[in-house]
Amino acid sequence: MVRKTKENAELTRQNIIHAAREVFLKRGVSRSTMEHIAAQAGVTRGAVYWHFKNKTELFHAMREQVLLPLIDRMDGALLVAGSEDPLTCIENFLLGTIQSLEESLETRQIYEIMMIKCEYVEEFETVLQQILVNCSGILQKIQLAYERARIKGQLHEALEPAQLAQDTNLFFVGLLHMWVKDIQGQQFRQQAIQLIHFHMQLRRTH
Amino acid sequence: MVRKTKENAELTRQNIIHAAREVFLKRGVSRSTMEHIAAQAGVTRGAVYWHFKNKTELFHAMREQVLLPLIDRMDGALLVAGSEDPLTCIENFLLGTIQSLEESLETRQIYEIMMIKCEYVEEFETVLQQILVNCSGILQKIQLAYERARIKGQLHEALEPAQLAQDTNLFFVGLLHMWVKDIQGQQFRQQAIQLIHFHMQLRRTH
DNA sequence: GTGTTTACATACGCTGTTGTTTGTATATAA
DNA sequence: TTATATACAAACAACAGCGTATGTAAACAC
Repeated sequence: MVRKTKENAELTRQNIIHAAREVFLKRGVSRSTMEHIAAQAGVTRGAVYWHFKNKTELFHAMREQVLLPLIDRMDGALLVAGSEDPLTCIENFLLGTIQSLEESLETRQIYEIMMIKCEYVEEFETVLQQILVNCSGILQKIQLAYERARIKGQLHEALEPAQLAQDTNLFFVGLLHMWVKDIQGQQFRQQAIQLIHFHMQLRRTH
Repeated sequence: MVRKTKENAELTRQNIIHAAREVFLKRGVSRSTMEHIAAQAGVTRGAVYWHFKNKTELFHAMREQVLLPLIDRMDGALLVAGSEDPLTCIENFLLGTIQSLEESLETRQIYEIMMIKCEYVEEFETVLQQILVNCSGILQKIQLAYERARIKGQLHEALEPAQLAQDTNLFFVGLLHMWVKDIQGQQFRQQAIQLIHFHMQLRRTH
């Protein structure tokens, strides 16, 4: 069984990406070898090198497959569109991110790999830059939402949208990190939704 | 020049630890070889293997040297002792951590290594556990401070100390991560103090 | 149906890295 | 003063992992 049809080839390509995710998660990115990944995918290194130039390219393929759609989701519906209640908009955005982590094993694994199973040096420094850019994009959109909220009088009087956005952004970064790192204990994972609600409630006029 | 006196030996031991920090920072932990570290320290691998069993042990030595004193500082003065204003106590604790990052190159470098230049797999998973334990210790102390603040009437009425502490803790985690990751831009680093003040101001009765 | 390309498996050579072993000059203890 | 332990340097053996080259059978184009 050697030459496969195009669809079959695409299937093994996907298998290799999935295998890479599993292996990266288990052994960390730099300790994962092409042999490990190939074995996990049930192929030989030949197949892996046919589809991907090297481990770095495979890493990027893995990352983009799940993360790019996720970023689109962030940018789209929840923040920009909301003509309704802007604060609820932000809250839904935060909840939605947690929800997508809870729903999708793949997303969870990739977040874990990106956060605690990857060293951001040399070729991977660009990835870190991308993360930062994405992060400041989120920050700006949160700020816009807070500005709309202020106009609508939903905020405590003298609170600056810029500062609020920064505070929420840091809360968000911290939440994601703790959520991912809290693997066995699962204390944070259960509380996450509560914490988001409390964080937003701090900002609301009552 | 072979056999050194005891003091000289201790000196080369320290040199090796410092060298390891530099190399870890530049190449990431797993891509750093004993040869790299030895060269950076101006010795041969023989010396490194004399002082440390392997790279893992060297990593722990590096980490403990700067981080353990820092943890002591956290646990001590700022949170427990404060019989004065508990909220200012928390604020000072947050400010103090940022300050120790700004003051000490070594601390900065180790934080960067721990956050984005290290893969927490196999032998290193225990390190992650330690970080989490330390983190929940901080959380508890923040909560105690908030409880004291509530008794003194410093807080907005119905705010639960437990929730406030979680929110501040996540803010803190996020702040540290962004501070460390924001290497060139330095947007966050300049704002950090402001952001801490704003975060605490959100909680204060006015 | 034949030629060419595809999608891999297999085999090879090379380099990098590790842990250990051996050598050695000197500090230190007796 | 001599013996021994120390603090390394230098050499060695072994393997792991990478990239590439080669083989090959089946898919696809014509």
